[in-house]
Parts: sequence; C-alpha cells; structure tokens
Amino acid sequence: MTRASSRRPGPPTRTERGIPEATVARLPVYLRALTALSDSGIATASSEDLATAAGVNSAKLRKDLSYLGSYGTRGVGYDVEYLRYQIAREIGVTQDWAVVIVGIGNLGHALANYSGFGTRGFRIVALLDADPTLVGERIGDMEVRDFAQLEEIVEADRVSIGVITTPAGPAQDVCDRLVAAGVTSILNFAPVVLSVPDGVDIRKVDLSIELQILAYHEQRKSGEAALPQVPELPALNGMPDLPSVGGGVGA
Amino acid sequence: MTRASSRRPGPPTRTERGIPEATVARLPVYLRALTALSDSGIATASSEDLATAAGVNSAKLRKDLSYLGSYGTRGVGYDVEYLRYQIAREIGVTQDWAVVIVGIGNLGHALANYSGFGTRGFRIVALLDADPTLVGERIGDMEVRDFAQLEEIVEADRVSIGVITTPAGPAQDVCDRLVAAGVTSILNFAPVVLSVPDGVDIRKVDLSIELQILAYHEQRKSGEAALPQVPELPALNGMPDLPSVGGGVGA
DNA sequence: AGGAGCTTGTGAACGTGAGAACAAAATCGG
DNA sequence: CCGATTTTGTTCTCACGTTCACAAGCTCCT
Ligand SMILES: NC(=O)c1ccc[n+]([C@@H]2O[C@H](COP(=O)([O-])OP(=O)(O)OC[C@H]3O[C@@H](n4cnc5c(N)ncnc54)[C@H](O)[C@@H]3O)[C@@H](O)[C@H]2O)c1
Ligand SMILES: NC(=O)c1ccc[n+]([C@@H]2O[C@H](COP(=O)([O-])OP(=O)(O)OC[C@H]3O[C@@H](n4cnc5c(N)ncnc54)[C@H](O)[C@@H]3O)[C@@H](O)[C@H]2O)c1
Repeated sequence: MTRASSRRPGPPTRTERGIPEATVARLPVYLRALTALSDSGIATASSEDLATAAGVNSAKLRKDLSYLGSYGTRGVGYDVEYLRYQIAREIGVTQDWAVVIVGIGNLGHALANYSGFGTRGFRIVALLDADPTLVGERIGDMEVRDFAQLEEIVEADRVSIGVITTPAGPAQDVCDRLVAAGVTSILNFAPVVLSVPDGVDIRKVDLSIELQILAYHEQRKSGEAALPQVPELPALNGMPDLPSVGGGVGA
Repeated sequence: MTRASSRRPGPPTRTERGIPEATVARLPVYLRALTALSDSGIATASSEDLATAAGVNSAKLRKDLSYLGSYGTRGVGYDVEYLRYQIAREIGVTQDWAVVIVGIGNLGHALANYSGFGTRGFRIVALLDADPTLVGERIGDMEVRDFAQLEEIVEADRVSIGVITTPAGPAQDVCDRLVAAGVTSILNFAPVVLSVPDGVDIRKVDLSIELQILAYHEQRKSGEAALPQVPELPALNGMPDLPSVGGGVGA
C-alpha cells in the first residue's frame, strides 16, 4: 500500500476518522458474514455470533466495529441489516465503482466471467488487451477492446480502479498508462513490484507468494527434526545447482 | 493462518529458528528480486539495491535477512546466487511440492494453464472436479480427473498442498475432504471462511476483498470534504434500500 | 601496514495490532 | 420499579513489526 499517510506524531489522534489498516482489511469479511446471516433470515447477531461467522475473535470484532461508531445495542447485539449498511457505506460499496481489466489472457478471462463483482459494488466497464487478435472477442455481455482506447474509457466512465492481468514484462508500462489516464487504484496480478506516484493505491495478488508461504510452513511441519541441518556457511560452490527456482520475472 | 504457535512468554526467544510471519511473507519477494538481478547478470547487490528491487526499505530488508543468518559481506553486499539459494532453501522451494487443484471452472482453468508455478518449486499433479462433463477434458498436458480420486492421488503423489477454486457452497466440504486425505496446506479462492483443524495451514485469496479495500481508500480520496457527512444515527428505516451489496456467499 | 570508505547486522525507540478484562448500558422477569 | 442478566464499548497490557542509527567488519588504496 502506497498511501501518503500524514499522521502527525502527537497523541493517538484517532478522531480524524482514521480507521486502522488492519481493520479496513477485515471490514469486507464482516460485510460478507452479515450478508450471509441476513440471507438466513437472521435479524440480530451478537459480536460472538458475528465473530464466529467471520473467523475472528469477538473482542477484535467489537473493537473494529467501534471505529465506525456505536452501532450495537448493549445486552442485545447488532441489527444485521443496519450494521451491514453502515459497513458498506464506510467501505464505499453503496455506490458502485467502475473497473477496467487490462490483459485478457487466462486470468483476465476468468475475472471477466466472474459474476461476483457486480453484486459487491463493482462494475466492470471494459476489458482491454493489446493483442489485436483478441480485440472484438465477446465474453459474457462484454467485448474485448483495444488497450489504446484506455484514456477515453477512463474518462467517459469515470474509472478509478484498474486491474492488471498482463504478463510481468509490460505491467509497469500498463500501470503508468493507467495512472496517466487518471486511475488512482490498481490491483496487480503480475509478479512484479510496480511503482506508482503518491496518491495512487496499489495492491497485489500473488499466487506464487501465497504458495511459497504455505511451503515454508509445510517444510517446518515435516522437517522439524529431519531438516538437512543447514550447512551454516558452505563454500559458494557448496550449493546444488538450483536451475531457476524462485521464478524469474518472465510471463 | 491457523498455526499452533507454541511460543512461551519468556524473553525474546528467537533462537528457535522462528522467523516472524511478516518476514516470511516478504522472503518470496526477495527471492523474485534476486532472480531478476541474477537474470540481468548482476552478481552482487547491496541491501539498498535489493530493497529497491523488492519495493521495501533497506533496514527492513537487512533485518529480514538477518533472521536467516549472516549471508552478506560488510562493505560489499550480498552474493546474488548464494543469497538466492539460501532463501530458497529456507522457504523450502529447493524441493518441489505436489499440488492439487479442486474445481476446474473459470479460475481453475486459468491456474491450470499457468506456467509460472512449475518454475517456482510447485508441481501440479492433478486437476479435480466433481462435474462429470468436465472430467476427461485436457488442459495443457493434464487431464481433469474425478474428485472422487482425491484420496488415492494425495497418497500416491504425497500431495501436501491443495488449492480450492470451487464455488463457496461446497468449499468447506472440499476442504474437509482434502484435510481427511492428508493435505496440510490449503490455498482458498472461495469467498468463505474455512475452518480447519490445528496443524493445517490455510491462506485465502479474495479478490472482492482486495477491491473493497481499494474502494475504501478511493472513497476517502475523492470524498475528503465532499462526504455525505454521515447521518450519525439515522432511524433504522433511514437507510437506502441497498439491494444486495456486500455479496452473499453464493458462487 | 594503516587508514578511508562502504555496507552489514543489530540494539533501541517507536508505532501498530491483538486480546483480556471490565464498567456501562440495555433488556427482561418479577 | 429493581435487580439479574446479557452484551457492548473501551481501557490496559503485551506482543509484534518498522525504522533509525551506529558499531563492527570488510575491501581497497596509498
Ligand atoms: N494464470 C494464472 O493462473 C496466474 C497465476 C499467477 C500469476 N499470474 C500472473 O497473471 C498475469 C496474467 O496471467 P495469464 O495467465 O492470464 O497470462 P496470459 O499470457 O494468458 O495473458 C496476458 C494477456 O495480456 C495481454 N497483454 C500483453 N501485453 C499487454 C499490454 N502491453 N497491454 C495490454 N495487454 C497486454 C496479452 O495479449 C494477453 O492476452 C501474469 O503476469 C501472470 O504471471 C497468472
Ligand atoms: N472467476 C473469478 O475471477 C473469481 C474471482 C473471485 C473469486 N472467485 C471465486 O473462486 C471460485 C471459483 O470461481 P470460478 O469462476 O472458477 O467458478 P466456476 O463456477 O467457474 O467453477 C467452479 C468449479 O468447481 C466445480 N465444483 C463444484 N462443486 C465441486 C465439488 N464439490 N468438488 C469438486 N469440484 C466442484 C464445478 O464443477 C466448477 O467446475 C468461486 O468460489 C468464486 O467465488 C472467482
């Protein structure tokens, strides 16, 4: 997250409506839990119920909610619909956000076909690709358009969120184009570190990293005592060849 | 992350080879940066260089690396190949890990087609789906197999990592089956909170949540002064209708 | 050989986040 | 109307993560 957070060093000035980042990341989870409860016809839920549904502990949940205001009732719990609305408003999904997806390959197709965004406050307004053989292809009720049209689309549809699903190589260029066109939030799937100017938020989703984190813990489970017991400082040539583990930047 | 961390409350006992979770999450990023440097023919890099390539600050990078051991040379920097190997070994990607993917729909197809895992220490050994019309379909050099074969595959190929790309509904069932079959690490794409027994690690990738986090920040950028200035405690019926924002659990 | 110049590794200070615990507020039964 | 009961909102404490700043250690040049 590249957020120019101008927090002055004074006392814990939380009054300025600054919700901790960790809390912001959990609000969508609560939102989903509330929607599930609501769909089951449940009108009221205690912090304990909600916490269970969201997979967190109840003290944390109550503290998170307290940043939004006092929306519960002591001795009773939270009104599901009401709280759902308050969280949705806080996150900003009561309005809907226009999104463009750039790079309609494997992943881009999957995202384009996904119906789950529309119901969550996001509207995909364009699928863009630089490959002329892809342009014109229909996916659902949308058509792949030329990346060159980016600027006019962003302007016409007031697009503020861009999703990058191109190979790693062109990702920074695509990112720059998005930013230049006026997009101020980017979700990046390409395995590169993108740099953006201040004021632009960027988040990444990186499957290889997730798997590697799992692998690390997995190794400790099985290993524990069976580890090859680290050659603490083997000569530089004391290491196996390791063809290309760790994954270059190529697509 | 559902890890039974048995840290006793004594002094900062870090000697037991416990690498902080935040550091573990960055090691794959360093690995990728090192691979990129290596591919450019760079043999040595300072913490400053590496930090830039990885998009973090250099003090953090040095501290992270210090948990692995002293692999740098003062006054010089880090040997790219050597450090790369050490990190790869620490994460556990010098060996390769067998992975099964369950649910070969939009996302499952994209993952199956993705070539980036093989080169990063992961080997997809099976694509599983419950839909009989999908079973038998070829994707690259693999064939979709029946989910019923899960147990034998896990055993035969010593699979420790499972990826869930089914709709939310069946995800917990699939998860239970995976765990019962012996899988101890799970990467979940379905928008539900999965519960797993101790000793099983679970990570989730949730695109809607990522977008919602971006939306939150986006709202604060544009709003700032133009916010509808919160009806602090409107009557319960004082809120708009909000059809189904927040996104139920359905696929 | 010795000193200048870098760069690492880490101690210490600071900030953020998690969880236990409890007082305050609401309901309900009598 | 009052006390028992429930559950929130918040305070306090501790753990974790980040950043600064600098001594220790390495190389290279004279
Ligand atoms: N597919 C996966 O499961 C998966 C998993 C992890 C990471 N990723 C990453 O996600 C990204 C996309 O993966 P993919 O499998 O869909 O790749 P892909 O090659 O199938 O698709 C990439 C698309 O981007 C388009 N493109 C290339 N350059 C472009 C440009 N300058 N402007 C606009 N469009 C451009 C290409 O025409 C292509 O259609 C890659 O960076 C990949 O590393 C993918
Ligand atoms: N496609 C996306 O871009 C996207 C984005 C965000 C989240 N997701 C989530 O990822 C998941 C997969 O999305 P998708 O678009 O690929 O869905 P999909 O409906 O295209 O595919 C789901 C697949 O799972 C299979 N399946 C269903 N029940 C199963 C079971 N019990 N055992 C084995 N296989 C089973 C189905 O046969 C189907 O092939 C969903 O939970 C979705 O919410 C997808």
